[in-house]
Amino acid sequence: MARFIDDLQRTHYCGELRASDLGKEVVLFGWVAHRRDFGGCVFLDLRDREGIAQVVFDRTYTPTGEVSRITALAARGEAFWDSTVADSAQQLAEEVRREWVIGVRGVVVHRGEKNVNPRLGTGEIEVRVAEAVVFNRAETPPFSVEDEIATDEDIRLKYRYIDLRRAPLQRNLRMRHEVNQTVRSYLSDQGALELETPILCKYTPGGARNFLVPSRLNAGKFYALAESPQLFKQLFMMSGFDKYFQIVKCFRDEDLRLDRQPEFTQIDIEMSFVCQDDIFRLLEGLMFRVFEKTGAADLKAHYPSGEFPRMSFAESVRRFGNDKPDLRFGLELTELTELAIAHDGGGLPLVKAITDSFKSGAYRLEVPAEIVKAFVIPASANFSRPQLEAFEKSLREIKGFKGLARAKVADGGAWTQSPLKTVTDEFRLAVNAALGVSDGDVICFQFGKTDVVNAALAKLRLDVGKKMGLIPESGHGGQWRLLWVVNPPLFEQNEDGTWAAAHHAFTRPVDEHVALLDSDPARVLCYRYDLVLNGFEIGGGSIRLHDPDVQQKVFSVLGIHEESAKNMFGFLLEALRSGAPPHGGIAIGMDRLTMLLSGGSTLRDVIPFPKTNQGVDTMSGAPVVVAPAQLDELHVAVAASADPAR
RNA sequence: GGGGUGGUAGUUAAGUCGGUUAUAACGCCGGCCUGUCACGCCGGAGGCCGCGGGUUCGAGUCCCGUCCACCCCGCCA
Repeated sequence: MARFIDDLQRTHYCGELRASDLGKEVVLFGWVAHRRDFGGCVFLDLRDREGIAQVVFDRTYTPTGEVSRITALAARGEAFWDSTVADSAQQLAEEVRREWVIGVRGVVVHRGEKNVNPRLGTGEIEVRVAEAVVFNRAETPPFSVEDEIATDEDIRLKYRYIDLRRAPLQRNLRMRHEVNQTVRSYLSDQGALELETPILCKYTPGGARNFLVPSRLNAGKFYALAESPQLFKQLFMMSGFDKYFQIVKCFRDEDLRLDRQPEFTQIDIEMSFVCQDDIFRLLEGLMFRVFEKTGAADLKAHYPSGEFPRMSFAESVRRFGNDKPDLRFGLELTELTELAIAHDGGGLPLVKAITDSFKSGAYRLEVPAEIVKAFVIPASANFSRPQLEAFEKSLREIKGFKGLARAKVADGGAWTQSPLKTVTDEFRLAVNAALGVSDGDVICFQFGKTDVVNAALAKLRLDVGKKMGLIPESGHGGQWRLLWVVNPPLFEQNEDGTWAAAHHAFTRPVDEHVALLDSDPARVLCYRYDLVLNGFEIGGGSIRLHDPDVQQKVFSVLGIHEESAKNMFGFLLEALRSGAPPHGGIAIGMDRLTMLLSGGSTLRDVIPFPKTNQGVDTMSGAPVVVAPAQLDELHVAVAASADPAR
């Protein structure tokens, strides 16, 4: 039987030792974080998940009266100090290297006032080692296990088990645990049942691309990995479970981003006999609890009523250019389309082309195809011309972006440094008044396709806000702004004029708009809502259709005929006719929420084993080529030849 | 599918106009050191300059292709 672990069990985590433990005999296990060798005396920083403790191997050390007072030793009738054992420990200290895994037995002593390290929780004490063992002589790691490292992400991912030893990632994953635990206990307390849904599902066209899994038992057929439990959670409602939740993996085979992984985790919720407000109340309670338990912030200070503000989708797009406004700062956009129409283009040919289309009836103000909009960079920002041009340059990544017309407001309201030479004085003054600008402000105009104009100005607003220091480049900066964005349009129009569901085909139109389904689908809004935190969408959901007749109307707008509807969603449609309660729900992006709470800016830092931009696990090498025999068994033939060297 | 940035020692980077033996810091190895905590000091090893082709007397450097990583657009609620 081994001396350590079998006989000597861990008494403390390294990081939890304090001055109150002075005089205790302790057994610590951990990784060697640093080694400082002074010849006769070696200091090791021993690290485990709770932190770091300094352990000392001292050639000349012999136990004193302090040690003899340790009652535990007397009780075991065992000597604390054996000089042979201590010699072998000293030997170990000379050999030991970073990231070796060792165990030590020793006594907690005070470091002496001069040697206290205030930066460590354990900085007052150290452990005098009487006995030690090596569990694993680690190879030199490819990068240092330190809080801040400059190492490229692909190397960190390849050695993820080492990367995860770093304190920031340990903290993040611990926070993730805390989020999970809090969600479970809160939702369970609220009467929701944690129920599971299949991962292997039926492929459904539309929405995200599915990962496919060949079926061995059913030659030539495939499962799809669930992109979300959407349909199943609605079925739970039809089965009468009333309130459901699940912390669930979802899979989407789309291109990846900083904030997108092919598999990710949702906090999935669905409830029966509820309206939008019921969902909001539950989620607001959940967020208050999660923020409290993770120590992120006291939301009561921001939202004493317990409610988050609400804003219509239309208002959000008008004021901020998108449906996920960052409310930590102002600098709102100003819609100028109607003003431009009143001024018949204001002498600007590009604007006149747009206003003419409104006058001829080709465009409608309720759902404008093109708009005129402006954003003001305040004079106080005092950006140089190269800086202003840098903003414009970074907008070029927006597809369809044509350019940014700037005008600097001079004394008396004149526009200088501007390409808009032909503007009429009346329009110029009217714009100045609408924007409330004064000397030195820079007006940034966008005219053209609504989506492009909004995307460009939304990005410009964020870029300027960051450059002005109103918000940090990344992270929360201690500010938390939550918001419900509600009632977006139910449909989007495709290039060819046909209609697509903006969210999914089972979202309920707002009651007053049901009549518009036949006549004017563009204006139909729906009971959909997004929860926005500091400019990130952290969750979204909707009240679902439970009336088969309205469902049928929605399908007909979408051009989905009975036959294909049956094909795609047959079981759900049948279930809807089998006794469907009014119901709705929401899904929270668990990874993204944890990322924001932790102050991070990449999803990869809150996911234990993430994949690269190409969806590759550089550690295991997945995905890989498989043997022909395996493919045969699955009744699959591969057309592409993968490069085996990759 | 498209655009951008990058790839040089274990890691992070420098490398001029194409020219001698490719630099530095950290890490690593050896030595010294009893109060350090990013210990310090002395010495040393370490390179397919992503890969393939081309131009050239000569390529880390120029050209073409390709692979990988990151960021973005499309896509993805």
